[in-house]
Amino acid sequence: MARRGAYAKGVAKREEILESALEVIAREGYRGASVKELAEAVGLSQAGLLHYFDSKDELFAAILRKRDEVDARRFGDLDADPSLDRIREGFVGIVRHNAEVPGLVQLFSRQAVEAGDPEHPAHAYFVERSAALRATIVAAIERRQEEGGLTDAVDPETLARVIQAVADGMQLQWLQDPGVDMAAAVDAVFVLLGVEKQVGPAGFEPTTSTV
Amino acid sequence: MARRGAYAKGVAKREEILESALEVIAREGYRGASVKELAEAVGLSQAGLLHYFDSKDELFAAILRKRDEVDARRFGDLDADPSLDRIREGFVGIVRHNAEVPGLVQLFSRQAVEAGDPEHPAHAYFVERSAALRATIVAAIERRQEEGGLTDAVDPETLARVIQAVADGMQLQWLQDPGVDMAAAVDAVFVLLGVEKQVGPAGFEPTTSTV
DNA sequence: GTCTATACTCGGATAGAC
DNA sequence: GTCTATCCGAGTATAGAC
Repeated sequence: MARRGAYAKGVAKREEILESALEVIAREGYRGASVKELAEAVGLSQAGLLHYFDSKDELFAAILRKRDEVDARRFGDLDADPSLDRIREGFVGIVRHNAEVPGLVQLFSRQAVEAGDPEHPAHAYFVERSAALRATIVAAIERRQEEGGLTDAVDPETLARVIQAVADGMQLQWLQDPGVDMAAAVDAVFVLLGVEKQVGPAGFEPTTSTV
Repeated sequence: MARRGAYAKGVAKREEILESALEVIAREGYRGASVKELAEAVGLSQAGLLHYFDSKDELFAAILRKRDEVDARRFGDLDADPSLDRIREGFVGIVRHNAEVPGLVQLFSRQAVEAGDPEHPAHAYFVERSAALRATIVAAIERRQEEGGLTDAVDPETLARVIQAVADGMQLQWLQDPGVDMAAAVDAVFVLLGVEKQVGPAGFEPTTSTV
């Protein structure tokens, strides 16, 4: 990386745009979030911003990737310790945090629907993200099953999909009624799985409760 | 109902429009489904169609209600026998059927996101539908819990939300990859709950099948 | 009551000047 | 690299024919 000056500047500007967009959407909600609005937030015209991204959809796909990058920094990488306890912690933590940024939840869900078309610029993002997450969960489930602490009535792959589905599905419910506790529902799945709260090596506090 | 001729005709036209729209979307996918396209499918101009609905969003909300009506006729009303077994049957059946009508799944999911705004014409639809479905599931869960056949580690309300979330969340996964088995994942939740497949008193056949 | 035609708005895309 | 100008498609609103 870090090539010529002009190129590096372009990359930096891109990052600046993405960070600004993330902030605007998180703060003011997705509400129409037009390219024009996002452009003005960084002091550019609509056409000026689109100089850095091929289209509106490309822009939003990049925003989602950026968000994952930021979240990973904030919540740590789940792959580090692929135990179900760790995944439970991570999942519930992220979900709880999402309740603070409605605009991003809306953006994510909306794009998830639109990106169903394989031609959509964000399609690869969702497929890859989903597969990576699922692989992590599957690994943790298999480990736990070997230890004998988890039912094998359902295969790990399906179980992982169920966990992902609950997280995504609760977002839809929450968009309708921000009063519902997404985190509690996600946590409940782990309770059903018999993943008991354990004081891990690091001594986690209870993540659920409240509300 | 059935007032004056002219009025009745308007109602009939509405129904005709909705049935046509449902068919077009189920068959050709949601893909942009503009008011214009739907209008032409019933031999109307765009403005002609919007004479029967206040706006595009009102139209789509009506389409979703119509769809529920059709599904209820086809799969029976879940409230009739509010047992978990029955709910399992009904849920899995509908989900399996949904895999045949991608356009409707896309329409539903998309509207679910957009209707987060309380001002959105479909907001009430989603809130009411969700609450009604949840009430049915909660009743069945409570009944089963009293019979002692179900964990009470998670409260019924949350459990019901989890079941709904899995169904909705699996749709999002399926939109990305139509190869995934939505029905299997939904069914898995009931397996986790220990709801064994039983031949109910009435001896239900799999409502699913045929597809 | 029901429709056609038309016109207005807005967001996104694109060409070309600087 | 960034702008202005322009175009296009979709949704909405309305005038008025039938």
